[in-house]
Amino acid sequence: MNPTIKDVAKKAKVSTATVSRILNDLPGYSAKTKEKVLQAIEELGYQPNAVARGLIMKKTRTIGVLFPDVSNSFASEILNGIEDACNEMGHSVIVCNTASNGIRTKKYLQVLNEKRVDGIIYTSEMMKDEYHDIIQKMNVPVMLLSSVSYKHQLPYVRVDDRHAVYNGTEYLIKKGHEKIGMISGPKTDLIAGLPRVEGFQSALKENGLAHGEPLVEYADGFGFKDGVVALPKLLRKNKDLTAVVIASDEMAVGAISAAYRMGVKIPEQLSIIGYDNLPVSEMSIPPLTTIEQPLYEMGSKSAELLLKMIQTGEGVESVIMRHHIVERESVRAR
Amino acid sequence: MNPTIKDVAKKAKVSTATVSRILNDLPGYSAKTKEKVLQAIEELGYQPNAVARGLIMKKTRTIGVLFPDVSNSFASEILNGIEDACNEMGHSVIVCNTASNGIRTKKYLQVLNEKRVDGIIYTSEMMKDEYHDIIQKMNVPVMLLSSVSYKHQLPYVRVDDRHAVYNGTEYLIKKGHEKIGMISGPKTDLIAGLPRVEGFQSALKENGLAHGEPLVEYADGFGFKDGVVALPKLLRKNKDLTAVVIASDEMAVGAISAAYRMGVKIPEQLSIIGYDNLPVSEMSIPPLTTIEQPLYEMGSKSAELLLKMIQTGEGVESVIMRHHIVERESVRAR
DNA sequence: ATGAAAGCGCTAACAG
DNA sequence: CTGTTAGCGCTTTCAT
Repeated sequence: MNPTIKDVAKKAKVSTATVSRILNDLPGYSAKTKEKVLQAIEELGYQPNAVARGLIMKKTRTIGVLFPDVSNSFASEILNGIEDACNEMGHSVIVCNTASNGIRTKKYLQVLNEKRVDGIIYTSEMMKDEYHDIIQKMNVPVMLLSSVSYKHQLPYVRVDDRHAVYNGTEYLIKKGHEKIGMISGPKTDLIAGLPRVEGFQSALKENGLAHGEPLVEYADGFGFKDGVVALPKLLRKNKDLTAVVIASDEMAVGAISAAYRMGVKIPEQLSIIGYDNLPVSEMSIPPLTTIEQPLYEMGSKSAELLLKMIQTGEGVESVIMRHHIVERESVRAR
Repeated sequence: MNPTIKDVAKKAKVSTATVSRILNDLPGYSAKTKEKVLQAIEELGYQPNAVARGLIMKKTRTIGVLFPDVSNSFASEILNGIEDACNEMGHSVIVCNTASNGIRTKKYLQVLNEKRVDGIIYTSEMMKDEYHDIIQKMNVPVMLLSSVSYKHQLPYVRVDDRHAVYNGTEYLIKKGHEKIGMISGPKTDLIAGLPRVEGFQSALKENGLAHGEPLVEYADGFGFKDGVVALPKLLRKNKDLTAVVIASDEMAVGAISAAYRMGVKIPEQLSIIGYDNLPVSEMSIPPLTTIEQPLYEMGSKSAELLLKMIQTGEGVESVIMRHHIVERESVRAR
């Protein structure tokens, strides 16, 4: 059995109130009582019970983080950033894998409420009304990470996807490419889907290049397989492409694989630029030029802001993180 | 403010005890009181306070999981498995990134104790005496995952690394290779280092092949970079290798990259077999043949066992998970 | 500077 | 079947 504050009090021959004061360094005790108490704590190996503390303080120093899928590099880079920031501020993080499943998400939200977490970070997916309602009732701060909510104005941390892809496309154009295609995620994805396509199209348009619908191929997801499947389709519709913008690194690596099998040389015959800058982009052959999202920083930043809201009780401003292009070897000038 | 059990009791005109009984479906109330109470709960949107419950029950339905690094595929596959199993059993998981740092690890252990988690999963690293002492005092069950502890007999889940590499090497031999090298992790790693080298060497020995020390190159870690550095070194020491066993997929992918730059064709000139079966092994060119560790299952299994210990209060047997070889395209018969 | 006591929200005897 | 009551371990007035 863990010793309690009472045990410490008894051993030090003081009241529990005094022990509590010392523990939380509040004023109100002499140097020698402090000495005695510290001694008792030491001898008993006493560690305060955070559960009891949480009950009375109504703060658990714990936050919940929701991911649609914890087992991918994207999520784990973010989690790493969140974890580090929270750790630094003395908070713990409960991870929740929603599997993009509505009922599982709602169940998690309920659990997080029952456990009385101090705040929530909601990542990657659309904030639906029903989730928002639940969180509203929980009355704890929320941060959106790479996520949006149209009806409700929740603070978020993300990059400007539209702008990022605009820049990526522009980069290709500056390298002399004029026939550029794109592999996008699902059309229905309002975060990582549509905005990126818009960025792509407006870059083409503003540079006086072809930008018709056939230039973009919509995949079913953002994974490796999706890229493998999408590249041949895109190339079939557009025989003369010299470069492709791809909405995720995993898809880009898939596209490289597909190209390899088709005997299309990257970057000699086709240039590719990815999106995210995941570890895998460094590992591919050739190493992938990509549009970086600073995932670790996005994680730590959103945790920082969440903790700030928790501590001050006030709202915070959303932040758009800087993206930038990481030049490796999958793009060639022509 | 969240409503409490008292609010529910008042609204339903019963005592809190009755509400509690209904909440925990213990016997002792009529159908109509249940009706009334459920109604009140519904109307108030009442959700029990798990903190208060935890205080009295001395169970938080929360476990802690320690990783040396949460941001790699290895950890995230495992985490995924743990999370799913815990979720299924109504438990939450707090992730802890120890960064292989002793003082951070100890601090985490302290936090987990203060938060009164019900159990701990300790992954990937050696269980040091000092950690063991702390956990001992916490008096909660622990599972080791891909980790060992020699002095202390803690239950673990892992694959038999020695055996797995033995089989992987044997696989190469059966494919006709006779000059086989290995890239290992650090010599000092008692989990993923030494045992794998032993498996490698004994397979060679038992098949009457050369198995001298120069055949193994020890890298500084298990990452991509370590692989790109190690392959050239290994090849310099052993000019006539036709195959290499590599102690992690990330290193193997690094080795493939290095080979590509050196103009060594995989698998035409050199066969490579990796270890882990991470997602990246499917993405490499050529796709990597590798020794699979069932990471997701290892995660869910260890969570299952931990929860069993928590529920029964008794120990469990350790389990060795089945490894197997995933054949892709980085090995060729000769 | 210190202690007594109330109470956070809940469960579990114990009584009826 | 239902209510009363005593805590779980802690913080925090309010006295002294």
